[in-house]
Amino acid sequence: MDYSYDTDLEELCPVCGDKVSGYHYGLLTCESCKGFFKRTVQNNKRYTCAESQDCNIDKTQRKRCPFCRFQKCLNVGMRLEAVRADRMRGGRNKFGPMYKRDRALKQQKKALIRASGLKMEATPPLMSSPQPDYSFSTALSTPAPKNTHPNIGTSVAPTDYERNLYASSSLSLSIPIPAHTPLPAQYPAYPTLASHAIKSEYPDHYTSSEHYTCASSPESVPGYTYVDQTPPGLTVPPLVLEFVRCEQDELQVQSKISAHLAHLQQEQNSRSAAERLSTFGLMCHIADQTLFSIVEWARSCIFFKELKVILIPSSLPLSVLMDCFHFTLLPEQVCSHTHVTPIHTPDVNPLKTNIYSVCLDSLKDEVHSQKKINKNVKLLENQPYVESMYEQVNAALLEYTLCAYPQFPDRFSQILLRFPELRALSTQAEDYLCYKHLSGEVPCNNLLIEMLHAKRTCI
DNA sequence: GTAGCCTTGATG
DNA sequence: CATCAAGGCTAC
Repeated sequence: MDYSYDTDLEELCPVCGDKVSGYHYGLLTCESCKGFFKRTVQNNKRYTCAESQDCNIDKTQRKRCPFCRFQKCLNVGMRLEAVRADRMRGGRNKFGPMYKRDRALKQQKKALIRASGLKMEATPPLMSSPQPDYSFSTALSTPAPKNTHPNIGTSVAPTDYERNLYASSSLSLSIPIPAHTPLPAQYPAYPTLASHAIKSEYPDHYTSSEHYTCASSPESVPGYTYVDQTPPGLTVPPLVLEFVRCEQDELQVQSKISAHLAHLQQEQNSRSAAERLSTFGLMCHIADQTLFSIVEWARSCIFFKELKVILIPSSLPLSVLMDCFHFTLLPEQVCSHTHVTPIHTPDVNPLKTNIYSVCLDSLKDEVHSQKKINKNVKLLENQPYVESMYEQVNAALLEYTLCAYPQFPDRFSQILLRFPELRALSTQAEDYLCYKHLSGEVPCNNLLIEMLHAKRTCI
């Protein structure tokens, strides 16, 4: 492993790539983008782009196009509401706890990687290497072909705008809904969302709404305990490190969830009463974003990179898992609107369980689905690879749980035991979605439905 | 207008 | 009292 973890972890401004000077307006940015964002919002500046509104923003070119720079600021998750209307100096705002949490997560990630870096020099990782050799190190050294766009089995694709705005927003609905039981017809979605929203610190120049929705209201994060230091003697399997590396930046994900909800709210407000989407329709939009997010994640995941075709139908349980994860981070007001109970698992590190569960389950499903699909479609070339990867992920999880939780020797099996429940949950969600689709309640061009259709025709 | 440095003040 | 993320100042 010749990764330079230090350089990988060194924070760069998500807008221009310059050196980060601290948390500013919602996330880690450089001093110049902080100043630029502040000037723009405070002075209500309006820019125009001389090109096609997709200028590259980097350290050397950031001055060229303020329009695209500001757009990028918003897209990466900088918060308008963190700019103060009264220009009051000093003090703290509502984002303080969010920054603290993000710092803790980053520190934990760093500690994990650093500790394993030291260990790996001394002891080579334990890896199964079946024939042919699809072991992790091989996968790492083989760059994925550029055209590994997932085959989503549908022509539905997000617009560039949507893709840019919500590329990694990961919010969907993990609803323990009894099959074929419709939600209450007039469940109030947005009016109450707005009532829970935090008040902007700045008057709204950029949206028509008076409030901003803060999906990640920092005060209401369920209590986890963070492990700031890696337990002594912990050997982190390289696979786990790779998953940690490809995890999306949590703060940015949260910011995008917030932006996505605000966007939906704005759209909803601008609709006439007749055109207004039902709660379920809104949920479908949010769920679509989760799917796109999963696709993005899969494309960056070492295993899926090697697969020419990614079976998105297998992402349904994945979606449920990701939602479980994200709803543990979301404030209660969002959960209450989606009939989801936040999951409180203070003894479980969400980062690790998320990584493991998602990877394992999706790979397991991949094996399962491919076995079925291979009856009809010739995808045999991937089969040994997928099975090998599945075994490796399993082995890594086992190794990790034994080292990280020696006091809970059955942790591995406990995690595996969760899968049937999750699968059952996703099946219920599928059935419910079908039912809603048949009763004409799913919005047009919904990716979830396209996916379900693809799944049911090929299996 | 930009961006580096300075001042401020709530928070723990 | 230290921290640090707000806004302010100012040379360029």
